[in-house]
Amino acid sequence: MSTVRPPRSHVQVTADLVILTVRTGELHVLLIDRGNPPYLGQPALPGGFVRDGETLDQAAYREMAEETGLHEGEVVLEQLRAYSKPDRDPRGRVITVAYLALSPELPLPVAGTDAAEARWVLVEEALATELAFDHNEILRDCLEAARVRLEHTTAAAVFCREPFTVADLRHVYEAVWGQRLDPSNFRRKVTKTAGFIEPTGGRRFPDVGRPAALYTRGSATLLVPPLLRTGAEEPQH
Amino acid sequence: MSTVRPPRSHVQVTADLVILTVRTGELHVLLIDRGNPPYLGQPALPGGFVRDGETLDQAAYREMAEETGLHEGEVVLEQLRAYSKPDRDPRGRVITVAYLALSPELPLPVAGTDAAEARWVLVEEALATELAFDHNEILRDCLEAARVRLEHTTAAAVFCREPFTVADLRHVYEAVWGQRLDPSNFRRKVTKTAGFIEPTGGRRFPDVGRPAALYTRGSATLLVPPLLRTGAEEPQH
DNA sequence: CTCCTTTAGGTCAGTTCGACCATAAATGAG
DNA sequence: CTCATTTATGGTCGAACTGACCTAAAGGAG
Repeated sequence: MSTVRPPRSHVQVTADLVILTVRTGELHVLLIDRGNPPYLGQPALPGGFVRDGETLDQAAYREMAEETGLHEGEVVLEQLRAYSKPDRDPRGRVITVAYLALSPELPLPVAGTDAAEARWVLVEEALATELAFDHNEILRDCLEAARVRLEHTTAAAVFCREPFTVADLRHVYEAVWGQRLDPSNFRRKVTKTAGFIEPTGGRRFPDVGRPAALYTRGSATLLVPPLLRTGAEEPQH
Repeated sequence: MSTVRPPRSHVQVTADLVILTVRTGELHVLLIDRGNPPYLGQPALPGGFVRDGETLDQAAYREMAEETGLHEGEVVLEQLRAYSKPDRDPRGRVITVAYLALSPELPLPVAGTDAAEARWVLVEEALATELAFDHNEILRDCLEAARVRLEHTTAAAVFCREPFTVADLRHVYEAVWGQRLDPSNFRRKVTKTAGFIEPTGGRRFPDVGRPAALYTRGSATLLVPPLLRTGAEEPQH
């Protein structure tokens, strides 16, 4: 009865970036203020359109460099999933692929071409803000993915600028999970997991308290058995 | 200074399906023989183009119904990741999103519109075959994802038609992981994990050996602590 | 020197797991 | 009927890991 329409639909594809870091013990995400319509001036995740001849990974790294001044090698991006609701972008049919990055505390990013400004925002605050497109949903999903990643991999160490102390590493877990961890049990876990952290022999002398031994990231990437959140301890208010 | 070319590139997006099942104790994947160029007649994963107004999930379920006769509700599809190499499809710029499904042994799928034939193929055999596009890579990734899923979720139970025995469930793990498991320890794990399997009270009388109690799937979806592959035991040759 | 803070390390009970053994419940052969 | 075979079910034992908790070490401030 009806004419058979070509089933193919031309869409545009973007890569959006969720770049997380820990600053002053709290989890931050890198946001930009949109420099173009739609959502002009509204906060959003950095990202942009995939170009011809580019893979999604390449597009993600290019956008990261353009909009934040961070380069491949400084930060590792990992693909998470695609978001495809037909009306998620008022410009038309745009499917986005979200990328997650865990980054050490880096120099403040610089404003780029597509972005009026890039800045670190408290994750808690970003989630309470109305972000452009479906970026609130993307941020929520990436945050949960990051929490799971910390359970099963040694990824938390990339949040730390080397050399770091066991307490530095613990603060990362506490910031991402939003809960306090027992310092003693945490130490036992990370020091007895082969390849998680390697001692440098040096020490750091804080303003107060006993000096702490310094470590660098080890070669291990998987954490078996995992380091699980128990939900037992409450976040410090 | 220079004209700013629109950085946007129009691409086509497909959803490709990796539908796994266990038949006669061995892991199979659903393949089609391509009914259209390119790769005409060559085996491939089922899948197709996303249409206007459709999410990726909707496209995946629609393609599954069209090409295999399996419907939403019978099988649960889950998005895995996107594949975006610029030259992965000779027709032009096509990005695909892979979907993974674990299915109980279902009636042989019927031939559909886009596919000359859909059939179950041994995973081992499929991986040794040259599949269309980058489907070998997609299948490998999905297979590893399925193995991880069995470790951390109760997903293995959806491979079993209800009611099933503990041995049925164990055979699923053995097929997907390619290794033998200790029947006694496996039973202890699955029966003591609340909500994994629920006894029906019935029993199944095999040709030989003691009858086995029958179970249905429980309500739990996560497996904590996980059921880990140890790599200890070899697959039966 | 004494207090305070933070790191470092130890104890102890409870849980889980792998390896292994023992028993139960069915069938079929002699 | 008896026994061997097969598979299901259940128990034991020690190793490993964890959470809760405790103690000591190493620095600075007063």
